[in-house]
Amino acid sequence: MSSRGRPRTFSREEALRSAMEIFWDKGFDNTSLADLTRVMGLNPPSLYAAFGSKAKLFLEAVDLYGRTDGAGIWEFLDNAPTAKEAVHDLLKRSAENFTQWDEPRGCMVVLSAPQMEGGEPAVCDGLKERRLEKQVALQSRLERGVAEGDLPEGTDCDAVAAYVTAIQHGMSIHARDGASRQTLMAIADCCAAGWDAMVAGVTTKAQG
Amino acid sequence: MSSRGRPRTFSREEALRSAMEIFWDKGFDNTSLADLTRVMGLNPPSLYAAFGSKAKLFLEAVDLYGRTDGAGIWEFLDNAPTAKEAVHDLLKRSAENFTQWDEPRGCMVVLSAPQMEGGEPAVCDGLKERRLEKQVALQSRLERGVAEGDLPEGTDCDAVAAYVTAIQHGMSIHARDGASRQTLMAIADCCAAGWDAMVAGVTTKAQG
DNA sequence: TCCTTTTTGTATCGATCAATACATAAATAA
DNA sequence: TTATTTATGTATTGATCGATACAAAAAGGA
Repeated sequence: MSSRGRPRTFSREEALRSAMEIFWDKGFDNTSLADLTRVMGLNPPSLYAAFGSKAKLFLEAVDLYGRTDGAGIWEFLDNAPTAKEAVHDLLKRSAENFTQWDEPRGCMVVLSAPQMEGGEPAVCDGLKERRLEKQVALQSRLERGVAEGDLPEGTDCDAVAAYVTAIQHGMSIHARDGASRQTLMAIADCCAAGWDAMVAGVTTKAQG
Repeated sequence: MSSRGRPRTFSREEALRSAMEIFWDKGFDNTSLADLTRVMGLNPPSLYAAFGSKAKLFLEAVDLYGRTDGAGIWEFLDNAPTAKEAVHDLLKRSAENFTQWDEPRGCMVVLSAPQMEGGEPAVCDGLKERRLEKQVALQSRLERGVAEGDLPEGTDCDAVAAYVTAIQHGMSIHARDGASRQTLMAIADCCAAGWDAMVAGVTTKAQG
C-alpha cells in the first residue's frame, strides 16, 4: 500500500514505549524534546513526522500505558464474582503495579500532569478524561453488584466509586513519595475491612 | 535597625500571597517568572532581592499556604474528642477547603509538583516532606486514640494514617478534576461509615 | 553636603524550549 | 534510467526560560 519512499529506520512502537517511560517518570512538563530524542534514538524531524507534536506523542504514550503497563490493574474488575472482591482486587493490583522495581512508581494518568491551568489543554483534558473513564467503569461494576444482590439496594454507587478512585489516586502519590508495597497493600486492606459497613452506611434507602 | 538604603515600595507579604495563588493554581513548572512578576507587581531584580530564586519563592509560598489557606483543614485534629471524629472532621474540612469558589481547587502541597524526577529537587523534597509531616501528625493522633481507648488496642496506626492521607490526596485530584463539594463530602462519609469495622479489621492483635 | 546602602526600572544575558528548513539518502513507480 | 515519495542528519529558528548587569533613585549616617 503506502510503501513508497524511504523506509524509516526505527521501530515506531519501540520509540513510543521509550517515550512513555520517560513521560511516566518525569511528567509532561519536565520531559524535554532533547530527553525524548535521546531515549527514543531519533532526531527531531523523525519524531515530528511520526508523532506530530510533543503533546500528541504524549497522548499516544498515555494510550500505550493504558493498553500495557496500566491495563493489569483493571483486568479483574468485570470478572470478579462480587463488587467487593472487584474493588479489593483493584486496589491490591494497584499496590503491586505502583511499586514495580523496573517501572516508575504510581499511575501515569494521575501523576504526569495534574495541573488543569497553565498546561497544554489537550494533555490536561486527555488525562482527566481517562481518570473519569475508569471511575465510570468502576461505578458500572458497582451498579452491577447492586443488580446481582452482592451490594445493598440503594447503594450510592456514584459516591462509592469516587471514594475508591480517591484511594487509588492517593496510592499513586504515596508510591511516588516512596511508600512500600506493604504500605499500599495495607491501604487496600483498610478499604476492604470497612467495606460492608461502608456500603451499608452510604445507601440512600434502608436495606432489608 | 536595618533601615539604611532605599525602602522597598511593595509589601513582601502581599507579593508572597500573590505568588502563592498562582503557584497553587498553575503549579511550579507552569508558572513562569513573567507570570510571577506580573501578579506580584514587581520587576525581576526586586523579586530576586527579596526571595532569592524561583524555587525559594515557591517554598516560602508553600509555607504561607500551610500557615493560612491550608491550615484550617488540620485545626480540629488534636481537639477532637476521638480519633474517629478527628479523621471525619479532617476529611469534611478537606472537602470544603478543596472546593472554595475563590481559591484554586485541591491542596497545593499535593498538586503543585508531583514528579520526583526531573524537577527542582528542593521543590520536590520540600513538598514530600510536608506531606509526610501531616501523615505523621495524623498517625500520632491515631496513637493517642488508642491510648485513650477510642481505638482498639493494636490498631495499625501507620496503615490507617496512610489510608486516610491517601483518601485526602485523592480528594485533591478529584477537586482539580471538577468534582463537586457534595461528591467530596460523600467520600468523607464513606470513610466514616466504614471506620469502626475498618479499625477493627486492621488491628494486629485481637481486641477484647 | 557628601558617602554609603539598598531598591528600582530598563535592558538583556546565555541556556533551553518546542518546532523546522534544507539538502541528502533510500525506497517505489513508470 | 528517471521521476516521485518519504525518511534522515545537520543546523538552526524565534520564543521563552530563569536569572543579572547596570545606572539612576531614595533613604540614613557622617
